[in-house]
Amino acid sequence: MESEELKVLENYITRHNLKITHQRRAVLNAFLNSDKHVSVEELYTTITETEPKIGLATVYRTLALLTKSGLALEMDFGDGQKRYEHSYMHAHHDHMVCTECGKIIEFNHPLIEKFQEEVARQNGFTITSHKLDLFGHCNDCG
Amino acid sequence: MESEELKVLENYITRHNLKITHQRRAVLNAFLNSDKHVSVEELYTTITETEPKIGLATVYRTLALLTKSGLALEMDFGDGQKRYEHSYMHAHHDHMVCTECGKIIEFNHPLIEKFQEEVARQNGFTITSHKLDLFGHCNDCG
DNA sequence: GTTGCTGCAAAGTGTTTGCACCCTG
DNA sequence: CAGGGTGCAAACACTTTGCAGCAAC
Repeated sequence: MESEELKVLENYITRHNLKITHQRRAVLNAFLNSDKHVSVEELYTTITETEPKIGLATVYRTLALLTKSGLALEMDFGDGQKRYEHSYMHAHHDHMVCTECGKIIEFNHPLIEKFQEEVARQNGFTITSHKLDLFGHCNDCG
Repeated sequence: MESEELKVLENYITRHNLKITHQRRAVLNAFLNSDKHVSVEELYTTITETEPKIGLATVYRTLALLTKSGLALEMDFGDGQKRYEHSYMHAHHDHMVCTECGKIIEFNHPLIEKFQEEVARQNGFTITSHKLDLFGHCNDCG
């Protein structure tokens, strides 16, 4: 069975005269089955279990491709590495990052977004994107 | 005349059995006279004008020291390098980053902070810090 | 004169790129 | 069978670290 996401990727690929390869499918699958907010290294480790010969560079290159095709979103939580989250059919949201266990809770608060717009307007600023991360402790970490 | 900030640094330094050096004063001064949100490279370039022999590593080490002593705050706007902003006697604020010209506007919206607390509480999450960046275009860049 | 500090160069990260060979379409 | 894709290793950009000599206390 072909996933929606694979169709999106295939569509992007054919539109750009690129090719679907074994490795690209493997990265896509690993990405779709991963937790949200995977790092490249985590993904690479997972993929090598089924695709031992794959190169790290291919994983980087494919993640860039997934980002361009609209399936993934590049994230930076300030921990020195890129993380990717699913973006196909996922609405924008912000993050609470537990600094103890690393858990990430997603949230969206319409009023926060509204006041962002307001304060931007007051400063003659036009928002194209934003990023709100709360750091602290989750339920389990007290 | 001795600045408030130099006293803060001296206080930290003597409490930790460290030493005040020529280079540390130079970095502190350059930092205090810099725009907010300076990168290490920018600071290094400025400092070499008056202190040509200083090493980049010393600038890194001194900025770490300023951060520990409470004078500087490490920032990451996702552009691949650390930036530092003044933190002594400066209240918390968030940032609007112009993706055209790089200008950074600081702001604070009490209601945004309030709703952050609210949504955190709803998720059993305790906030220790947060980071809100708006990306877009400033007045001058349309 | 101790002990911490510096400059330098080397090592470390995470990521990107050049290239010869390989595989998809 | 043409052109893009891959693995590998080297190159990168930024940051950190090891060390012998130097300077602050």
